[in-house]
Amino acid sequence: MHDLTFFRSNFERIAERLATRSGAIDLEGFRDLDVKRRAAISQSEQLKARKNQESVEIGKLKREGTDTTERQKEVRAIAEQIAALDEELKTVEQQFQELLAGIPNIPHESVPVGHSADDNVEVRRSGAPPQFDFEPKAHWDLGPELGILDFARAVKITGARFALYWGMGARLERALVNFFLDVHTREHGYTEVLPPFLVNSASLYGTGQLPKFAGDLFKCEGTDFWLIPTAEVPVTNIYRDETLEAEQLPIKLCAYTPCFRSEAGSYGRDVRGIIRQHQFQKVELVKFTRPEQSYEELEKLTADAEDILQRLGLPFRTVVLCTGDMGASSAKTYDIEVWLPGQNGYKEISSCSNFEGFQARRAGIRYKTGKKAEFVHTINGSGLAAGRTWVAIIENYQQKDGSVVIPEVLRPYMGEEVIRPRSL
RNA sequence: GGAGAGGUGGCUGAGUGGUCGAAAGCAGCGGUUUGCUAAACCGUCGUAGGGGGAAACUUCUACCGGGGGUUCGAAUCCCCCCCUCUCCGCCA
Repeated sequence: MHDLTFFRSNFERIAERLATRSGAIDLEGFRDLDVKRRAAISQSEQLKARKNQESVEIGKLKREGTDTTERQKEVRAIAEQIAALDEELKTVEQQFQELLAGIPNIPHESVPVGHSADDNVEVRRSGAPPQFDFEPKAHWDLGPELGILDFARAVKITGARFALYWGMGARLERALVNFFLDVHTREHGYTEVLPPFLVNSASLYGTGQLPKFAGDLFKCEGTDFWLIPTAEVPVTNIYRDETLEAEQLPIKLCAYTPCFRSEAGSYGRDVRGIIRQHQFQKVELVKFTRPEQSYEELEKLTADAEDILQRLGLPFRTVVLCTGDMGASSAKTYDIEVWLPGQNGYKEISSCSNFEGFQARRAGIRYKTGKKAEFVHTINGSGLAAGRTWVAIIENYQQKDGSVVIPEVLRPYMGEEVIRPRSL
């Protein structure tokens, strides 16, 4: 959500910058609606002022004992006029809000201009893809062979795009989550929180999933409870409608949660394995910062996520998304992509974004400097997605005999050095 | 889930149909005086939106948990919902 006043007064410049994003942005429509809306407000408010004035008069006259029947009739007529006007205004206002909410964030000046993922720019690379002296398998084969991943029964229990982890597979997921949380809380300075996994629609509106992306979410029937698509939602909303002290910032939080995504539009991609599931687990990093420190904190947050992959010895690269590939709320995004032998390519495992004040304005998260309250900048990214890290370990550390070697740093969490095949 | 009580400005807390955007106190901010880690006194002090103005500012509208309704007029009356507290039930 943009600041209306700023948006109006910098219309041309913003329009130019937004044109570098994908999708048509109806800026002219915005301008027309803005004019229409203001005219409607003005008209309605003038009538309201008259009505209020009349009502006060009637009160006075009544106390003096004068008959006010006629004047009451007049005011009632005004009230009816107002009701009709407000009905129109409501429609205009709604259109206006939808349009305003639909306008994406302004890309930071350091973001490369481009149309699609092909125009993203690689900024670093770590490690090299492993060389196998055998044909490496994908996790959807390895998992069942190792007896740690069961697709058939997950389908029976729930349906497609859910997974059942067994034995060392389940433990590996848990080990990863604990490892992530330990590193971030003990070494990177994040405070762990454990938020609700169900949120109300106000929270989803605050972080921008609603109203536009309701179709990507699961909702509990007959309630206003939604399953979270990412911990970003409950964690960012911790401070919704609050004013923080400047000295508190930056606030650095991390949270483990399962995530639930309907993702109706994504069918056809990543259909095999557990790359794209309706439920997955991850540890999320969230920061609330002052505006002047947000880009530095974005770099640090991205490095904190990369650090996990380095410790696990997984090859990855980091790309900065171009203007055409960024999410609507983001001003700058780094994607961290891990190497997956099963796909013979890099696959996104974390997306680290600076939203600047875009989310904070929607969610009403401010901070105080002296007397004035300003909006904070919000930053978040996965640190990391447990499911995809699981896949990366199974695929990158697979051996010729079908076993998987556990990376050193995970052994204390696993109590084993190797996962060996067993039947389910 | 059942019974009861309650939700008012940053906080505490008055206010049961008109002069209430809302008393009072505290905190905050500006100042005076005194002066040593403070007190007293005076003033000021909500948010959002529309109009006017270069700006300081000014004017109007809305907001007393949320949404409807009654009325010329609602913080105050009616209905629905949400939340908090106490007791009971049920459970992890």
